[in-house]
Amino acid sequence: MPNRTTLKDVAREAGVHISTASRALNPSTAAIVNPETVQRVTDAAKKLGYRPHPLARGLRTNRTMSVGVIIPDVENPLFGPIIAGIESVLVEEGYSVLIGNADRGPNHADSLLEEMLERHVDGLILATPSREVSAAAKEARDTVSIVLVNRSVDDQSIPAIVGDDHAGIGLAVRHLRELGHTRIGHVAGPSWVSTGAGRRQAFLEWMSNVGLDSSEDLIEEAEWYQVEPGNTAAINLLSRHPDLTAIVAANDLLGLGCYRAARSLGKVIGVEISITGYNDMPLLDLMQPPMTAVRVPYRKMGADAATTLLAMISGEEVPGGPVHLAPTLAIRASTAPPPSNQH
Amino acid sequence: MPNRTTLKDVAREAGVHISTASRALNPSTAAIVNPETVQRVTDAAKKLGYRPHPLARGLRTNRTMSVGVIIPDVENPLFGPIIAGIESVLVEEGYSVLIGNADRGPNHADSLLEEMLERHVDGLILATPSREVSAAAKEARDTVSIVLVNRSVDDQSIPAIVGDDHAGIGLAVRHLRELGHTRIGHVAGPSWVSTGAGRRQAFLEWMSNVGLDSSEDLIEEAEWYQVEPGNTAAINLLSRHPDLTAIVAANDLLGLGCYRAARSLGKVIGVEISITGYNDMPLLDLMQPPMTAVRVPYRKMGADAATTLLAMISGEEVPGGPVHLAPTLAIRASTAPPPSNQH
DNA sequence: CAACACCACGCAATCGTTTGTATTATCGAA
DNA sequence: TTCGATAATACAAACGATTGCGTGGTGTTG
Repeated sequence: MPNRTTLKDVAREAGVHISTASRALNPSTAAIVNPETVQRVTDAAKKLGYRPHPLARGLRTNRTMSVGVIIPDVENPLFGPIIAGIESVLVEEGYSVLIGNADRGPNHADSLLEEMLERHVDGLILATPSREVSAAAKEARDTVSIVLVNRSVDDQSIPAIVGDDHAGIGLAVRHLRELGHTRIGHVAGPSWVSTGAGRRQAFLEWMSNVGLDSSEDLIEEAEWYQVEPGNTAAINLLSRHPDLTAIVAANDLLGLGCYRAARSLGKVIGVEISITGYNDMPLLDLMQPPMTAVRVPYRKMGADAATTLLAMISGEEVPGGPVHLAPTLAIRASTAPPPSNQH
Repeated sequence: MPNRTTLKDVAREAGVHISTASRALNPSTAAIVNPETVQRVTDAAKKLGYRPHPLARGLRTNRTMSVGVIIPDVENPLFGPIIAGIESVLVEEGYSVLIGNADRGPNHADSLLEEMLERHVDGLILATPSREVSAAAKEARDTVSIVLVNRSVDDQSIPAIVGDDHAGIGLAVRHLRELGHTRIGHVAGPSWVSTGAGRRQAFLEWMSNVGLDSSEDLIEEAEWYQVEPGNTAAINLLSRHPDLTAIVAANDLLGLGCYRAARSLGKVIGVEISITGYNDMPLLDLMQPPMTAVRVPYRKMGADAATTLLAMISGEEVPGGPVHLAPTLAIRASTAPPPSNQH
């Protein structure tokens, strides 16, 4: 079994007191003790296969070397890369990742947060979607470091790592504009979700930026980020504006809903109508036709959140508010120049 | 900040010694102490908002109320439901879930395992793919309880929760047989992965079960569970047997590879050739055509793994070896009766 | 040669629990 | 009344590490 050898054993083996052994093994205090003894202790530790007991250490130092990560829905493939990014940097620094899946209602996230605080995590990374920070999180903030990922919060005091939705929508709109589209619509996400509201706003701004008509009328809001709501929203939009040659969807699934709507209206995607997605989730390149989509660097997003969290934990002053990560555009077959002959 | 009130505070508030407070709060020892004092202590604890310090408790009891979960690739959407299932039952019992992502080579899983052992997790759930149990895991086995999920191991001594691949392949083969197919091929996964070998074997058995030619020649092994290897394997298979009317893929991604191969050969999927996937990953129903696939109950798989792990932790005798979960078949448009006119 | 600085190390308290054992009080029975 | 049993609680030692402080020894300096 592991970890049966304690610091006391190492001390005995090296012929020193347990406290000297502790200091010798701890890099920050090793300078106090004679280099020769440090060597002896280190050798003894290696020989006995000593590993410090994290609980005992944590009890004394009030640090558990663990951080909690709360995800709104682990089954959503979007969060895989985020988790991977977080995990990769934290494990490297010796931290463990506690995961919480807040898929049982809005207050579930708070109870998970409470439990993680009880466990004395050294930090928290929250990916829960709501735009306002909960009371529990507020209370937690003066206890542990908190970083948000993939969502910002109206209260700009908490550091957040988010995708740059404004730039992302810009990539899509400019791409379509450069292809020659002039009549572009937007299927928006629900406006109570931060991404829904933000991308909608960005769409309007970019439309006028590229010199096109920027009207609320070109936007139809889907009830939820799913295929079917996207479908109905797109049908509404296209019945209002049958002359649209392109749709910017606020989300990949909404984009797939647009696919369905276009098909049901007899339009050939990537020829008669262009559609862009957002997020570039896995398998999107395997759709028919493969979907052009704004790609958000989710893995990097997780990794950056973890590194800023580590900075906060080690006492550095970290500016609050969102940090925007630049998206890219994965251009595929769902976008093409508009039909040349306009009737 | 939370948890600032310690047991000592509660004891003082209730006017008893700290040890009596401890016993009063602990259900298994509460019988020893006067019911009236139990009440007093409980009230005091509630009033002060007392929460036991998990580290101190764990240090004394050698239980951390945490379990480690090692996943081969968190970014694979397959593992989302498994994690969700695990988390849902463990959190309910007061356990925390430590997640490890073993995406940096084969020995990475072992180092994660080591670290989790150092953290004194009470149990481990492993989803790493290899068919043999590593030395590290073997050594770990007499320290903590271990359950495997989504993979079995040649050494049948460790409990494992897996999908019933034999039944699943049976669903696919019988479905195709009932549609009228007689010339069915198999694109297999790598044989060093347990699922690859198992599904391949199951395919052969079911082929003869339904009275069809069961030959190794009808199988082509893909190098890895990805689209492109599936594509090349399918091309090889179809060039060897141009008369095949159906392919059973060992995996959804391999199935999508078959899609690609069929298209490049000019065959219409769901008409001239039928293709089945395996796993039924998200978005598979949105492919063109939507793919018929064997659906594995991954969330239940995770939940069952967690419950058997809890049983082992609480000292129950759990039989080793795999427990098979029954799959279902999601029938979609990629399968249809074979072309009636055979030339 | 004395005084002092300082380096290396040991001592012991501490983190917050749990738990074996000792102590006190209470009661019934002889 | 006295003794033993029993119940209820207090005492104290762990669990394994960290860390302020005290102390012995060595070297330097006036």
